[in-house]
Amino acid sequence: MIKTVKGCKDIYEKDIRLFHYSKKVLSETAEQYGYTEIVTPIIEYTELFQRSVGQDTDIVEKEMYTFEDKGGRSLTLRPEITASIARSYVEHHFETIPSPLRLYYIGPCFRYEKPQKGRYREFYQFGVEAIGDISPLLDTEVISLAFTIAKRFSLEEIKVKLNSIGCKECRPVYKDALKNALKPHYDELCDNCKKRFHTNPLRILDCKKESDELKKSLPKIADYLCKECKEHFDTVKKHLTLMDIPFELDNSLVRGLDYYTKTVFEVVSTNLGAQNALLGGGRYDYLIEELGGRHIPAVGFAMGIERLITILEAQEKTVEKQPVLYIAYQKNTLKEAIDIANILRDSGFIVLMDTKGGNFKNQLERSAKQHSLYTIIIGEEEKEKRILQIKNMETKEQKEIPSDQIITFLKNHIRGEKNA
RNA sequence: GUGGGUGUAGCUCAAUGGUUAGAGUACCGGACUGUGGCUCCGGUUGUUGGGGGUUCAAAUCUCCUCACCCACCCCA
Repeated sequence: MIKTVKGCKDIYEKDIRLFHYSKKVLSETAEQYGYTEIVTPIIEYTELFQRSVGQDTDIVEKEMYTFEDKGGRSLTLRPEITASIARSYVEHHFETIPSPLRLYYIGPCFRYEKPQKGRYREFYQFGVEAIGDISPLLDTEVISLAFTIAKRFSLEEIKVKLNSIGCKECRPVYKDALKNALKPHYDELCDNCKKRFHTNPLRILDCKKESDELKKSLPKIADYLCKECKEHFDTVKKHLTLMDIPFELDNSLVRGLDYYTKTVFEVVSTNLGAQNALLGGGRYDYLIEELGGRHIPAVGFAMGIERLITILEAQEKTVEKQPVLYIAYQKNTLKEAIDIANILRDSGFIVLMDTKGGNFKNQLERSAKQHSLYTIIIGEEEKEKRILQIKNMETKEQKEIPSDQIITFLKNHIRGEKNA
């Protein structure tokens, strides 16, 4: 038997209803904040991710689906989408559009990792990017958008974690201070962190293997932020408080992608197991420049749809099926039944035609198994009298309705429309 | 890449090393040619994940392998 590729899954039934519902809430919320959708290709030149996400990151080093096409180009299935947005911004000269440019996206991403709870090889990301403005108000707008989303899904047991990791001016100073503090303890570090010591010492801060004691003794980035970064961060915190958005400072929050600067944040949930980050993001003021554009600051976040759905399921959220009408008929009334079905479909109803025939008992039974709201019965008697039997499957009440009043009746009873 | 757990019918699960691997459920048909999820009767479904080994005999013991789940790592 041919199965789904490892780490990939089919989405159907309950899951696809939650998936559609999630997409709807996400895109509506983003649009209410003035963000418009952008769709970019799933495949990009490998170089894009090497230069944006960073050559030394785990994502680029070992998690990308990279292949050569028939023309010899090195292509990669996107492991995230921010890089594509930045590429698109530079390519189409979006700097000529009034700033900030507010965009949102939703689509599949791919990472070659060992699957586990909340972690798939193909997964959907929703995200927003606000580009072209250094104001801390844009940071808080993006965080507020994330927070609003969490509220609209009634997410419980979540919290916002916040930190600032400085800029090109102050981060190198902090890095040196960190390295100096770590040097005497180099031999105690785990193998991974020994490597990080040279490539990206900040990541040692969120390594779970190192002792809390050691971590506590290390210098804190907050004490090394330059004047600009410190003011920026203070304003972000002040505005979050004004906006009644609860947050928790976490000076070990450093993120795994190289392009982040200043503000970084995560929303985490206890329902997600070890993969507890529902969404993560931050400011990336040099990414556009790195990809050949002007110096354009930006901020955004990305969210895992499957993780969102995992939380919704843990909270026993379900999305009801749309009401279904079922049509039962007899041999001689097939044409009338098909006509009625099509008329109802043109009015926007979901209509199932019985396909197996037989007596009404069998057809009613099948109708019930489809969880239909009404069964519409058209037999020879009804055909002659130009009426339809409409049976409410919950109350078992049955009514005779003149054929030409069926739409009015259903609109009243299903959609609650008056005088329709 | 490193650990741990689990693999028996579409699904949920039984079966002391010993007949032809069962049950519930689902599905199909009938009782039942104008009124539903009930009931009754009947029926279909298995390389016991795969391969080797031990044994008179393996779903059961053993080894290898694969898949899934969980964790490390990383991240959404």
